[in-house]
Order: sequence, then structure tokens, then C-alpha cells
Amino acid sequence: MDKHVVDELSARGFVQQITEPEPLRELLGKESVTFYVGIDPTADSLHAGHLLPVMGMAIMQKYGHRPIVIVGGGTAMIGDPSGKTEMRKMLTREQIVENSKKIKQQLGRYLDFSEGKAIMVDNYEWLGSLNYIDFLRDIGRHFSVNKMLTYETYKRRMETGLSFLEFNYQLLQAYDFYVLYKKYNCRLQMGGDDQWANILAGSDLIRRMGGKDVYGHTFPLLTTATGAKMGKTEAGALWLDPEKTSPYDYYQYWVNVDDRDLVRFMRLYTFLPVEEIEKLENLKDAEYNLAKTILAFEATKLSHGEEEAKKAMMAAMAAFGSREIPADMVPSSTIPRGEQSGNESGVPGASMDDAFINSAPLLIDVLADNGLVKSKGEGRRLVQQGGVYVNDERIQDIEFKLERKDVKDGKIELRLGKKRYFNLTFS
RNA sequence: GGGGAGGUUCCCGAGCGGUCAAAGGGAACAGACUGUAAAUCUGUCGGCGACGCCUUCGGAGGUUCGAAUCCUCCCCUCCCCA
Repeated sequence: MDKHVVDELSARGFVQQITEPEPLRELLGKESVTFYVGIDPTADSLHAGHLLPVMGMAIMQKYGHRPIVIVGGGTAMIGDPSGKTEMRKMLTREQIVENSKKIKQQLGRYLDFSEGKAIMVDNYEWLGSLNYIDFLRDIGRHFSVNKMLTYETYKRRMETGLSFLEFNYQLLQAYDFYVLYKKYNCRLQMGGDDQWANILAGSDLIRRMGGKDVYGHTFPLLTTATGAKMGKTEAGALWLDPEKTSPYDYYQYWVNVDDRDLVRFMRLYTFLPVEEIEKLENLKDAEYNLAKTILAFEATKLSHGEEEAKKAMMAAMAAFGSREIPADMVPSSTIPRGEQSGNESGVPGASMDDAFINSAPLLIDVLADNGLVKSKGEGRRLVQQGGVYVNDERIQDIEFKLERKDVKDGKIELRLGKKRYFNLTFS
């Protein structure tokens, strides 16, 4: 790696604010730095919104720095008011431990945890046994309520109500940084830009407690070109857990990104060289789709592995038509090039038996039973509006029944709207 | 603790005794147009064996032929005062 990490990060769009850019740059350039990012274990899986900090950490690690991931086991029990207009629900200890385990597994795809190259710690370890009096005396005295109240996050919450509990969040996060500084010589905290105030609080605290040279770095808060939060889909969040979001759906999310987001996302969510990505600036028409295929493939590869990524890609081709990725388009990508024929094995579906088809089930019932529509009423509407296809043929009769003759090559292909495919397979 | 304002369908937000499954907007979904993009236009948007029936308007009771709308108690949120 001849490039400087900071340049790499900024070229890829990972830099929003840095507390002291020059000294930090110098530090990162001359030695391996231990840094940390906090993740709240509020669910048992990461989702696309977490991806940006995770990618940021991964880049740092590639450049020889050591990430500490704090799962905020202690702080999650309080809830961070930053950027929220409502109090967050609290979790029990057991849920948090369970969630953390799964999150670590997922992080393992992006970070190398072997031989202590990355560490994951739970701040409950020190927050859980905090002594209130000691904490107030040693830590609390360094915080000015007047100052805290001027922060935008608290100001906003002042309008709707802010509990004392939440008001303490910042102190605890600052304390985390302090503990990591003492324990692991952690010199840098990274996080989303909504964490800026909390990060500053941490580095201020360390300085006041006699520490030196600690820094903060924030990542931009991403929204898509249409203003939506990153990774939000009709079905909710875009999860990394294949049980919650199938690799196929995950892949589809990336293929369906807005044109305007393509290049930006490729820089942020893949490790492909920036120089190659830059060449994609002037795509036109259908070329966008080829580039999006690469984005989707690479993003899926990262979170689900290359095999799953290929499967998702083949499934998409089976449904939407094959594509040939030109050899000179982002050559570093390991996406299969040349003629590719689709293979449906990655398309969502269910296997059915003979009894099922012999009973000549109503199409609407099948849709509802497989969770493709929320209710039969919705199914009916969809059919009436011409949004349901069986083997690529539009069905507009709400009484339509699936029969043996609809089974082609051992399957019936259902399609809702333009993009949602579901195969019923028969053995 | 005292006073005030509120809690409506995914979200915002009307409704204030029947004509209310509940205006309007947003989100979402489908259709047309396209490039599995965006924008635009059109339609849909509680459930069901569907010109009818059932379940919704913070919760529980009550008044009434009839309640989201009135009364009682309770829960929760916000604002002002302490």
C-alpha cells in the first residue's frame, strides 16, 4: 500500500469531519494505530446502514491499523438520543449478548479478527460495574451541562423531551473512549457524523484526564439520491443476515440503486480501485445496468461470499436476461465475464408436492400462503391491476387456478410486478 | 403536585353523534413510459367465501336506536407553573 490511508478514505468518500487532520494524518502514516467504532447491538444482524463504518474500518485495517469494535452492551441499555426524535427502546442483557455474537460473525467477513488484528469488546465490561459516586466525581465533573445543552442533538430533543437517562449517554460514550485509551492505547474514534458531539466529548475527556493525542473522525451520513435512508427497502431494512434478507434480494437492492448513486456507492461499498471506478463517470443508458451488476456482485460477495454472489447474479440473469460484462469495465472485479447464461437456483421459491398441484389451488391463495402478498385482498387487487404473471403470462382472472399444465420443466414461475420472482418447484 | 394541549388507519394530519373503513398529503404497491434507473401520468392502498359482513380511531366501562365523535375511570405524550 503506497497510498496514505487518509487519501484512500477521502477518495472513497469516507471523510466527513476530522478533529485534527494534520496530526492525525501524520500519526496514521508512521505507525499502526488502534482505533474504535461503536456499534449498538439493537438487532441480531447488521444492516446496510452499518456498512459504511464497517467498510471504513476494513480499509483502515488493510492499511495496518487495528480496529476495536465496541458493541455497546452497556450503552445500548440506555439508548443514544443522537439523531433520534424519540427515546429508543431498551434491551435486556441477554438480547444484547445474543445479538453481539451474531454481529461479530458478520463483521468477520469484513474484518480480520485473527491474532488480535481486530478486537471486539463489550463496554458492559466496565460500564456494568460503574460506581455512581466515583463516576460523578472523576468523570462527571469534566462535563458542562451548559455546553451540552448547546449541542444540536440535545437542543432538538429539548423540544420533545429528553430523559436524564439519555442525557448521560454522551458521558458514557466518552468514558468508553477513555477506557480504551488506557487499556489498548486507542487513539482514534470513528463513527457516523451524528456521533461527532459524542466523539468530541470523548477526546476532550481524555485530554482533561491527562491523556494526549487522541482524535476523532466521522463518516458522512448517507442518503440515497431520492433522499431515503441508506438500505431501507419496502420490506424494512436491508439485512446482512441471509435469513432476514436473502442474498438474491440483497443483490437486487444494489442492482436497483439510483443511477446517481452508482459511482458513489461503488467507492464506498466495494474495495475496487478508485481509478477504475472513476472511469464509470460517463455511462449512458444500458451501460448503467452493467456497472450496477458489478456493484451488486461485489457488494453481495463481501457480505455473503463469492458463491452466493454468483448465484444471485445468475438468478437475476435468468429472470431479467443475460448480460455480458465487458472485460475493460472495472477489470479488478472478479465478476464472471463473457457470455453468462442464467441459472435460477438463487431465485426465491418454495418446493411443492403433487398433492398441491392436484388440488388446483387458487392463484390468490398461493400468493398469500407464500407471503408474497399480505392478504388475499391485496392479491386480488394485484391480479386485477395486471401485476401478477404466471410463467410470464399476465393473469387477470382472480379465480385463476394453478394446474398441472402450468408446470413447465418442473416448476411454475410466478412474478409480481416487474421484479419480484418466485418459483414453485416440483420434484 | 397544579394548570393547559393531545393520543385517529405504515407516517404526518383532518374529522367532533348518523351520509366514516374514516378528507388531504407522504410512503408503498401495480399499470403506462423506460435501462431491473429517475421523472411523469393513471390506478390501488384494514380484513374476509365482498354490491354484503367483520375488525379498527390510546385502554376499560357507560349514555344512545346509533359513538372516532358525548360521559366516567385509567394509561401515555407534550407545554407552562412548582
